[in-house]
Amino acid sequence: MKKSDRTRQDILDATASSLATAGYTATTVKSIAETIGMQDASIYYHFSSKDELVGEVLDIGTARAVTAVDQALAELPDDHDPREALRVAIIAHAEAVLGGGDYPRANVRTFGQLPPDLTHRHRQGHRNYGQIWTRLIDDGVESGALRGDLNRSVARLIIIGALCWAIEWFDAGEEVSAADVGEHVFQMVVNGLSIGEHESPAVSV
Amino acid sequence: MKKSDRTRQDILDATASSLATAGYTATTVKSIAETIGMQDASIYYHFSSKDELVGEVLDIGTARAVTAVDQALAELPDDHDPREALRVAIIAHAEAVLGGGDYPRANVRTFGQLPPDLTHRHRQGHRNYGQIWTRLIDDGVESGALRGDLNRSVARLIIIGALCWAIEWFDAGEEVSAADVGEHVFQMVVNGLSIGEHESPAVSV
DNA sequence: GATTAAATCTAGTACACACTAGAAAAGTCA
DNA sequence: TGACTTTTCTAGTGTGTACTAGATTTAATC
Repeated sequence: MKKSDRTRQDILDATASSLATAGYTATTVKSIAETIGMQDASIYYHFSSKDELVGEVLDIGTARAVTAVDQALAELPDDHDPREALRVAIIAHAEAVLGGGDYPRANVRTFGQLPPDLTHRHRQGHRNYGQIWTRLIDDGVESGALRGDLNRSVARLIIIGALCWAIEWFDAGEEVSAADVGEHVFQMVVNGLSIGEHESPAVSV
Repeated sequence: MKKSDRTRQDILDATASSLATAGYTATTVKSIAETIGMQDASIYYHFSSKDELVGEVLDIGTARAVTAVDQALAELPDDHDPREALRVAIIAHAEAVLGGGDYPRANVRTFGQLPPDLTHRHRQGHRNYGQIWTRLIDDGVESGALRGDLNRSVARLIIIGALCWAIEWFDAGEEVSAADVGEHVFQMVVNGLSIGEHESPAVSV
């Protein structure tokens, strides 16, 4: 029973890595098997189909991203500024998707490439994740810290979109870190690029 | 010779439409042929390979997006505010990619799904497109209208990313228009969500 | 209307893919 | 060691894909 669990984990890891870098189509059962030194048919002893395997990887990715953001928010003091909550969440998301492991990256990377069944399966997970952000924005607007003249749903999708798209250009080897990207997104969407009364421009890359 | 040109155009249109909605993998030569009532083999009289066909569609998409933004900028008065230039460019991009035809949408939709050859082929086109935005941001910073404490390259990629990701959630049938999305992106990344001295919140969706 | 050229079709090839069946090997424990 | 279970392998199937070769039809030209 131990052997099986370890192999299963190896398969999941190899799949997550391949999905994160090569995408859904280029991630073949054969290539996964080769990565861990097995025959492709052996995969089917542990998973009944490619899509069941991929689905499990994506579930893990969603769960890790949610956990990362939740945990970052939980560490805030009780009387925190709503803007600070948004900042912490944005940076946590950036670190999870850009700097974190393969699982959250696989999730974002394969978005829009999945077959209908898998797309539908994960729509609920994404909705739950979206609600975290909806709440953050609502809190900000209702406390008077954020503007209320913009469509909150659109604002939320723009923030998440800016972060998700970053995996297309982010290069972990460069001098800009995942947290830097998050800080930039926060500075832009909350404080704005326009010259104004910005207290402390925290980033200097 | 006329017949060939028309058929060729039909093939390109059908390919752009399929790429924009179904992505690269689901866009098969057979499905393209069926859309225009031909046999799949007949496609090869007009194009030597699937990827040459797809490449041409993506070239057209890039060209149209560039033209849309260039044209919008050209219509600005000579003494325009750099922020206004950014606003006009963002909205033009949003309308081209979200509300425009299938070609620019195909370009964004298939980003990250393409085989290496095609990815490399279009990297140059994207670089050229990026330079438009680099110049807009540089103008803003150097004229003192925009903050200079952020990494300009990262800022540019965040703006483009927010816009590109919008095709994943934007629904033309809803009440939020493509221009509305552009206006939201502008309001957020330039003026910021934070409560401040915002002259005229232009959007009310 | 005959001749040539352009355009499309029919019928196939080769290959990669997900997946299956049953044999073989590896591991477990008396 | 021997009986049993778990895990992996060998050897395939069927399907969908891009693409090719050559016949056939459609259109243009004299």
